[in-house]
Amino acid sequence: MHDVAREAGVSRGTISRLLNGDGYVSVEARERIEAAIRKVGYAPNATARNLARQRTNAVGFIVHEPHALFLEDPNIGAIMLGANEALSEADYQMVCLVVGSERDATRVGRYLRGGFVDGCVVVSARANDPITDVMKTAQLPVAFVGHPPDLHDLSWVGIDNVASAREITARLLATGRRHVGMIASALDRDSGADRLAGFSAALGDRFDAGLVVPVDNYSYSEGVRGMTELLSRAPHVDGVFAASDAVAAGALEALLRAGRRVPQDVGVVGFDDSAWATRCTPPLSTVRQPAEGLGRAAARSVLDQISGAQSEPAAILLDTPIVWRESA
Amino acid sequence: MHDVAREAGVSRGTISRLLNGDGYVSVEARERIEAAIRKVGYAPNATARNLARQRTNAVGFIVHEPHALFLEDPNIGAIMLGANEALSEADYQMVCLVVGSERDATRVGRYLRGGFVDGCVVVSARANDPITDVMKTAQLPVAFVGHPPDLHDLSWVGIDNVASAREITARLLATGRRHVGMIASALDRDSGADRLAGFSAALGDRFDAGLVVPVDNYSYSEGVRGMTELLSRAPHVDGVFAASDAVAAGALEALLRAGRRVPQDVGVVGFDDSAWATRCTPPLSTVRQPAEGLGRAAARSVLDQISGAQSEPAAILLDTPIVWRESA
DNA sequence: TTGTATGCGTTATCAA
DNA sequence: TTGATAACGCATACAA
Repeated sequence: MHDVAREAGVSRGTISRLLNGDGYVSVEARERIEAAIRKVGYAPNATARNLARQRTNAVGFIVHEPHALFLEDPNIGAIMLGANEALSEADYQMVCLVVGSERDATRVGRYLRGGFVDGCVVVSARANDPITDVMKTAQLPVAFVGHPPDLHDLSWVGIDNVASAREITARLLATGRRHVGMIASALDRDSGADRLAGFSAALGDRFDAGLVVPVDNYSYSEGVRGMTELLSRAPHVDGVFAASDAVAAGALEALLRAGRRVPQDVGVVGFDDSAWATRCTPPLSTVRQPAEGLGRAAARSVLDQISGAQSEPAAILLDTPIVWRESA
Repeated sequence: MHDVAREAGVSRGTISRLLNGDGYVSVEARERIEAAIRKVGYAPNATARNLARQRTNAVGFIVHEPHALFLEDPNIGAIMLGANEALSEADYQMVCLVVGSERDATRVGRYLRGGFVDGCVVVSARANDPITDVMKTAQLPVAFVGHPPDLHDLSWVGIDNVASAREITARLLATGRRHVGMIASALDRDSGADRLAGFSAALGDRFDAGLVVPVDNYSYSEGVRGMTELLSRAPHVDGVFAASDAVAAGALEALLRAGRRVPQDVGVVGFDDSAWATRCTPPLSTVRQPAEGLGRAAARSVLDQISGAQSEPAAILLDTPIVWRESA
């Protein structure tokens, strides 16, 4: 910048004003500066600018997932793109930080506390998450996607897992199924626990805990395993609610192997309306989860907190329409 | 930090030395400082530290993809996790920046030029990519994953797409196929163009350009479309090389719909050995792409450039074993 | 409209 | 082993 100032014959203050669009720069000064910038190949230093302004114009996107899950879960990418869209429109930079180890967690914590970003979106936090702790103490504008059990007084966006699970289970029952099971997962998080609660609520008296098979994660292979287990526990099962489309796809495979026809012998419903849903044979009846919308909403909430437009923590629930296809 | 200094009765210099592990801090000073830090709730400011040290201890991970593709491509996530692993071990923060629009590109360019990161890994750059331009002029340590056609004098890691495509095509031919087609994609990038070249090389005289169907991207739905097109062009086709597993999975679906048996009537091979490969029925014979390894190698290259251990641009090729399953 | 001076929160150099 | 003090590169209040 020094070089530019000398080259253009103006003070550094004037350059700064031009670059920040403060107005109050004469046309000739502007032209000389712009020429000088090109000549010198000047690029403003983001770090210095951030330090001086006491803000970065960047928002973190924290994804805390064990490796396999991050790759497996189609929602995370969509949430991220939604967030990036909203931030980009406001000219904020999304910086995505992935936490895959203890070491990552402490390093990311340092960065967040250190004014590296002006706020952040957190996906897939769980109970007692160190990152949640950081957010609580750091006073950083933040919005969670989904809410870990121990989240209080912080904004979050999500869906009504209980209601949507109950609703799709009810639809499944309405097709005349008598013995309906569930392949459940992530019971330590709201998504998992609430879907089970909704399932149970829909069944009422008919709920049989023996027909609920918990699996390790929302994956295809766990779906195969879960359905196989369910079939061995209850060969007469004629309906299944899988906790995600990937799991449902796995269940379909297991049913095929076992010689059951879908939906004639067994009705299957999933959750997410991810790409899985239409790839399966038959295509899945499922709950549409508005992943991009969640990302956008979370990002907007953070931006509103930064600008002061939102001062109180808020919970935002997005709609989850049911998409009925051929698997039930 | 000022508060901590007052509280502990030492100078800020001493605190800095303690925090940076420079040694030369007495035990009592250390204890007083640590107590003061806890009491005040002090967290070092990353921005100021970066400015003073003239480096950030962060490496960018730039992904430049149209939205759909980012979600569709299973490799990107794996590459990212591999890079994060290597960076984390070296105590570097990976900051992932996604470029989804013109606006994103210029903003990210500014950040990169502005000393926001010490180096960066770039995935899926294409010809005339503005980000590639930034890297060229910014003198930033960088490693590309794959090499766009106009890449010179910059480090990259990748695989030998020509050789691996030729090899798997040869294996396919060895099963006795006579009319072998290809569903190709991304012909404007090395991955796409080279795979086509390898395919052509394996066929030699028998290569028939009419049996090559280009599709828009590496997706399942494009696979369905491509295979349908290929069948209509050449009903007698008995072998297909799909440019990715997702495409191969789509091809399988199209073949099923058309009443062809795989591998009896038509042999199908893919590329990537992604999760698709084992989910399909039948499971795919394919080329294993070491995605995590690519990410790790790229990150290491960047770290070596930062530390000065690597001064000349280098190209690193990773092995791509063939995984033979049941689809051919 | 422009220049000057001070501050942003660290690190690093140099004496002490 | 420690404490002053000068960078780091920019923004900004104030004076001109």
